[in-house]
Amino acid sequence: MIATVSDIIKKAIKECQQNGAIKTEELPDIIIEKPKRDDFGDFATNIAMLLSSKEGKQPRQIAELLAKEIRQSENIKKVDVAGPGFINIFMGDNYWLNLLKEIYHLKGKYGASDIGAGKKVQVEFVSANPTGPLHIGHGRGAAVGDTLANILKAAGFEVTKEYYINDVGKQVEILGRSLYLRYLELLGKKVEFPDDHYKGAYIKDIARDIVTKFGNKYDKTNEDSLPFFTNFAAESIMKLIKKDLADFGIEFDNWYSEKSLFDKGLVLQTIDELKKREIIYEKDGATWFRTSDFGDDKDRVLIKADGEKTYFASDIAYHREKINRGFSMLINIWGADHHGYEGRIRGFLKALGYDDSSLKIIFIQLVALLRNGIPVPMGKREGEFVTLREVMDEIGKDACRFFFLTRKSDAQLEFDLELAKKQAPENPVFYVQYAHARICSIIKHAREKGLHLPKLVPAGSPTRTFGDKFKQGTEDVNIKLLSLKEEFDIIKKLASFPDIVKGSALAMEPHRITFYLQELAAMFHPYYNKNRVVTEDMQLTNARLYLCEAVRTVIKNGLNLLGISAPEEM
RNA sequence: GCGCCUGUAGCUCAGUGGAUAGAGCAUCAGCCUCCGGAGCUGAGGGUCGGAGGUUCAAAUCCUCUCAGGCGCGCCA
Repeated sequence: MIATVSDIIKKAIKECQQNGAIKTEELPDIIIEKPKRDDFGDFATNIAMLLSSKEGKQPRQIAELLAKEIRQSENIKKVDVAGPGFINIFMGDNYWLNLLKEIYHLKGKYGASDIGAGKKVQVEFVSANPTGPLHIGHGRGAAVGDTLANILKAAGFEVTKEYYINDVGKQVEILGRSLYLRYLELLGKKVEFPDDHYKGAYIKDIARDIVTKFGNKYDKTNEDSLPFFTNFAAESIMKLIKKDLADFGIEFDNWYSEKSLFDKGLVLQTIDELKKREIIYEKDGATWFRTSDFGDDKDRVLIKADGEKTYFASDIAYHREKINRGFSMLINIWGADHHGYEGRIRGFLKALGYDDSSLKIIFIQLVALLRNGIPVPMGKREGEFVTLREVMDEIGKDACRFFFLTRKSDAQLEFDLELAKKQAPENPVFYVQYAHARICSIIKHAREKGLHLPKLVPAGSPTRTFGDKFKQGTEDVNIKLLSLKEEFDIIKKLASFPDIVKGSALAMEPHRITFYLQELAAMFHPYYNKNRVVTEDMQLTNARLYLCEAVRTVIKNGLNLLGISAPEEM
């Protein structure tokens, strides 16, 4: 939409340059905004103000010259010069009405674009350690990552969603030992369960599994069987996590194992590469990477004095792999408590000579669960944390995903479970989904009165096939009967959807879609309440059904991006 | 102490350098012979944490400052 307006303005500038009215050749970026006030037009540009100093003319004077040219373009109702030198553009009615046809034709594709130009992007998210079930914080990262991936796809990027599994290291070993001890316990042995081991009930469940499957086969007093328990535990928990994610509507394209980096020798290879560049040194028996030469606060250990590699060592190998796999943009979604880690990973990329601006890290701030406004206690001990599963079971996947996206990622989120469950307009999920269901109901009602939606199929539409029994085409729907201000306001809102999707993709801010849908629903409900769609006036009814259908399409497309269902009945 | 994030209406939050800063909730006052009242209408409510600066223009950019959260491991 804005692209079209931008073309009109560019054309006007060109005209002015040709006839000598404007001399500047190097033009600033054309910024088009949608003014807050209706009387400032549908679109406004500040280009005249930006050209003012170069041209040596008053902004308003330049604006007048441009306005004169813009008025010559098609579908322009009015062009004003206002304030310090804004050019306010009012589009003609046909411009907006034609948009309804566009939506009708594009259906599920309305909102999509190709600004991503097929660039390969990787979104890595969740990547929770396989040491326990996903908690509510992981859920927020999951919702943001998955939605962002959807939005980027809609904007024409080629997206790979990936989960990095930390399946080696101390934590997984402790996990294996925890399972081993629970297993022995089940077999009636007296064990001492260390305080730093995993105490969650899920470990006992897994131990019970082993007893059922293998009996006392691994009942040894020594620890030879520990690797078995480690693997069994990690695999069992990954299964749980995968199930949680699947039920949350998320499918990853790739599960990348940290262990595989070691197996393929990539960790040592990466360290060798740093060695060759002589940015590695030995100190106190450990091997250090001179990240502080590349913007990090201090140097970091890659190989500990005991010979073990650090997590950082395998992580740089992983990031090197990502780049080698040909992604032109890497998006990492991390919990905010990992932000201290950013410097060293950027340091690594810079050390290898990569442009670290191709790495974008989105930090997800904390989620505070509330119940009727009162905080739900979330201690970290003894599995007191609330799992994603529990919340999903209580309020449903849709509400859960939506609520995670009602704030920008870098703001803390208050998540009220009771509000999320409410079937009332103060619950934003409900409010948006209800708009969709309501439109479906209106269409159904119209059908019962003999007005069929297929009648809305415009003549020549690709959905029409030979033998189509619906003889009437778009000309039967006289959309010019849509004349109310509310109707145009809604159409204009629908018109901005593709720009919202693009902006959301480029800024990597999925919450913009959530806000947009709430705003759209907030325009539709009052319109419905004030104006009857299905009346005795067939022509008007058809036109309004056509508008409703467009609203429905956009709500549905938006909800699809969020991974939330668009119910026809509620 | 250093670094990152946050600070906007009573509360929760939008607001990619633009014109008179917005929404929801809450509060108050209203609306159901009618396509889904599971909804709608209206009102009040603001030193954009504070102080400087940059410019035609700052909630937005820069510096300083105050408050809250998080991080500063040979943990992951």
